[in-house]
Amino acid sequence: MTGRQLSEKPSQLRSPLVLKLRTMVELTPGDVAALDALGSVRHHCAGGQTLFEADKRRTAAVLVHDGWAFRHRTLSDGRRQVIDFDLPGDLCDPTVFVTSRAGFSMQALTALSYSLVRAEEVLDLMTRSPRIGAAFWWADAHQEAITRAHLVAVGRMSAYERVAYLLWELWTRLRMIGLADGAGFEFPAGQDVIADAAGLSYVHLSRTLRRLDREGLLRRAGRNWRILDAGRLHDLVQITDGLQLNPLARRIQERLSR
Amino acid sequence: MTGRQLSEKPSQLRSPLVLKLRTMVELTPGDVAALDALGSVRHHCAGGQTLFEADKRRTAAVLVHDGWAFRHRTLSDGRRQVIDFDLPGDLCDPTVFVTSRAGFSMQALTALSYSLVRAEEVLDLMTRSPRIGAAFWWADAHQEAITRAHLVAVGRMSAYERVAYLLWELWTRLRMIGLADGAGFEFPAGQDVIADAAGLSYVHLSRTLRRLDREGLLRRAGRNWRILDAGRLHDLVQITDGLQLNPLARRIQERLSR
DNA sequence: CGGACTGTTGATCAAGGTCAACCTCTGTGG
DNA sequence: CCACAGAGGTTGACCTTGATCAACAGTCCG
Repeated sequence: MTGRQLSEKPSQLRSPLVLKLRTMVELTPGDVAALDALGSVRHHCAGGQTLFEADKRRTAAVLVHDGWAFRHRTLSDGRRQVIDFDLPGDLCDPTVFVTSRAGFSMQALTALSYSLVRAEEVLDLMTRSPRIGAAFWWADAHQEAITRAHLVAVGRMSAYERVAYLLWELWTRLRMIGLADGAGFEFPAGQDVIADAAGLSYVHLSRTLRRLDREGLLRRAGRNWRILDAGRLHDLVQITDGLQLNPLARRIQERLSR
Repeated sequence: MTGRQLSEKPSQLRSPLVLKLRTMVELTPGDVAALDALGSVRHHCAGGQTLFEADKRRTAAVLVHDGWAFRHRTLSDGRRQVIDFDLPGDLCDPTVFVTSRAGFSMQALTALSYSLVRAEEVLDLMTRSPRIGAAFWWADAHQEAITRAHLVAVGRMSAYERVAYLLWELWTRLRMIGLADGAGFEFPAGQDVIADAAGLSYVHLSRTLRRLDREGLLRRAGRNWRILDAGRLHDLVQITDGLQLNPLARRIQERLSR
């Protein structure tokens, strides 16, 4: 599971989007070329930069190539909920193709390399290849599953479980794109951002992290996080299924190829 | 905004799904016929019935024609988070078309009339008409926006604001499908279910509702809820944008019709 | 009239928030 | 090389929100 796709063709540089979509649907060379074209114009920005803001009109989605970003919603009095973190290969947010305004803001966490993808480009692709259409829909569904699990964690789990859940989620997603191994991962967010993702104050987040450390589940050193006891962490987290990538059934793939 | 589509063709019975998708994309008679066919076989079940369970394999989504349902995730010790309520016209959950297991359970709240829609049917439709594909994607995006807003409410709002948000959301959605007017709506859920949606205990939910009543925002009598002060309620809620239906831009619709 | 179900209220308790001090780093300029 | 500043993280003391436990009230049945 860990970075299998990366080692598949080590000599050939593939965009993280292709790597990701390929985990669920067989892509033809033509599909791959079309997807590569989506990311041909690369933009860069510094960490902390805002990529777009909630309620503003938008016509393009952001395709992340390299670096971290996060999406959040901030209330008028400053309370902020981080909706999720965006990793290389994530298309944020595809819903721009079907709605005209963002429901949230997006901000770079680290220096970022990204492309802007216009709605027309993706809808043209969909028209030409329903297989690519399904792949995008699938990516969107995966995103939705993550948000749903996040809602359950924030709504019904204790601070301890919730933080464990959040880190488990990131670890799993990073392993899927080959950016983490079984030992741990790099996570370049400050505790204020993590707290806003968990729906906690940063003070209580700090205490919770110390407790996870004290009890031997995970350890943080700077931006490096290591998983000390994956088994107990998994038990704590409970909902891990929504994070799995399920390839499209062959039956359906064949139908889409006709 | 209130039930405009319903009064448009009062003599002709249209499925709630068609009414809903039509608000965002111009549907041809052929599209409408194809969508009607999706709901041709009707099933019925009693309130309280479980329609499907989390982690179980599924190949069909549930299209609600009449009645209420809700989707939830229950942890091993019984803590339950209601993810959202399903109303007539909702396709729950379309992600079954792209993932093989449900990430949550679905349960009827009232007696329910519904159809089962297999993945193949919708993917065939998508292949034949990218316009219908976009419409489904859009419906999914709308669902996602609701879940995101729910996450913000549960993560960062007080109990008072959160309950106000939840009721505002339902009121808005019901008005969109012509099942509520400016005065209020029918909501057939007990306080235990509402509490699990808000991420509160039912005791605290009861207190919160009494306070909303005492302060003149809304009043409940049995299953009938009336909005007493929509303005103040709206101020309290803050995030209302994610709930709006944005029709697909004409530009994009034209491209999809070719 | 009794029982089940749903909602309300009061009393008490715990999880987590808030405020404030302090502690490391790390980078910077004298 | 040291002094200092600033950012990010940690800890303690105290307070608030909402959970828990328990009793009771209304309603809808039989």
